[in-house]
Amino acid sequence: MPSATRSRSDIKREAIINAATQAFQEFGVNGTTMDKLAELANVSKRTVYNHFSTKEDLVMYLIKAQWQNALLNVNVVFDEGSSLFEQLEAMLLADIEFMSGESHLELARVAIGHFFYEPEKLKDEVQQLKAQESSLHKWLNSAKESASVDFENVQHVVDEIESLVKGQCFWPQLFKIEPPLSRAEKKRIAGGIARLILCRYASKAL
Amino acid sequence: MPSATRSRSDIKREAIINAATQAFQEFGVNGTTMDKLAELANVSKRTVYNHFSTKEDLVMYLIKAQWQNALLNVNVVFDEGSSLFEQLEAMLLADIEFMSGESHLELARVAIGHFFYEPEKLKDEVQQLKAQESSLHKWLNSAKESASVDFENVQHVVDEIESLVKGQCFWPQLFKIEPPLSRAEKKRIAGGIARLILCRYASKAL
DNA sequence: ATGAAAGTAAACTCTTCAGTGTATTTTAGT
DNA sequence: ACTAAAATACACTGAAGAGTTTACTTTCAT
Repeated sequence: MPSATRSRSDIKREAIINAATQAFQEFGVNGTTMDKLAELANVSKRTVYNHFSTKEDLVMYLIKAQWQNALLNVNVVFDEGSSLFEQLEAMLLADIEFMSGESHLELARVAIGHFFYEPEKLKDEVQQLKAQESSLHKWLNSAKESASVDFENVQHVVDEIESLVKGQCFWPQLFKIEPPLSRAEKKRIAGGIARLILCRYASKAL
Repeated sequence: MPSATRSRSDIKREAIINAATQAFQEFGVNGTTMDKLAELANVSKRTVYNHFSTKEDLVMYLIKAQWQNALLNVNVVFDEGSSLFEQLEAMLLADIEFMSGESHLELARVAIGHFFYEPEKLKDEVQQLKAQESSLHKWLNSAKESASVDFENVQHVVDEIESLVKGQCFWPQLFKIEPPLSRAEKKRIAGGIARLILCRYASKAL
């Protein structure tokens, strides 16, 4: 980022975006007035409107921008060499790291808060997150082809795994019902899920 | 319900409650004005305010009332006689039936929509749902005592089970991302979870 | 140094909505 | 029929908040 080329306009814009990101997370979109936002950004209200012509524009911009940021993602491949357990555990840990990361949680909060009563739009946005799942998909299929695991329907296994991850690392944190996870808890959960899944689906006992 | 003893006032009150329940689910609390609500209930706005002195009162009344209704609940006990799998599957099915029931989903939608940016209050409300989990708790502990299953930490097992249930039978339906579950799907999911859990924790193979 | 692009302050419009006041009518028990 | 409780219609208040207007100032590239 060539900070030398950042005009005053760019600086103001960034201040708006930062303030909006924080405020929307903390108070929600409806709980953040444009006046408050301008004040938080140390910018005049008019300037906010010069950059984003409506509040809705600003909200959508933030959501899209954060998706982009979130979707630079891992793509693991099945490796006959190393142990099933280690591979699965590592993938799960990466998934957990992503799902329970503050930036992902914040994004999810804004998106869910904004789309809660517009399930159609929410549905569209959620499709984009499925990228994460497809790498699990591929790995499970490869593992099945090499006869390391066995199951009838990949999608069901993926659903089970994603439920286990989200139920312990996403939903409770999203609603701030549980505190952020420590590194150790994440590892315990990843290991627990890997064992659970492999006990059930691995061809040979662990 | 002795309909003979229902005064006009009671009828109006009920109409308000029904309309509010529906409208809050469909449009959210913020998306439902008191004028709209009065119209939907075929009642004057003033009458709404005669029964509930503020909008907040009405919202809280509905949420509490629905909790009451939801909490008439099963309490299974561990039975050395019948098979572990059958017992667990039956409990899970009951849990799923409850979690994915329309009335529970609707309640959850209103509560989450209302408390989304007030995590403290949400936390309090959510405690009440834990009653459901404690029967699982008890069952697992009894099963452990009789040496049928083994695990280190009950809470972790309960978390895993609840994640599996909610991830497949609650969250997707809550956000209307997935359609309601058929009876057959519920059974498949209950069976799937029971197998997964017992493969991992049962002392003897299934 | 100058002028165009951007920012600023503050008052203003317009709409929405929670909640009230009031005068009138409906209902049901006696 | 009489009365009291409840419902109604509807006009009103007051607050909040999105977006605009205007007159003025700052910044910075040439």
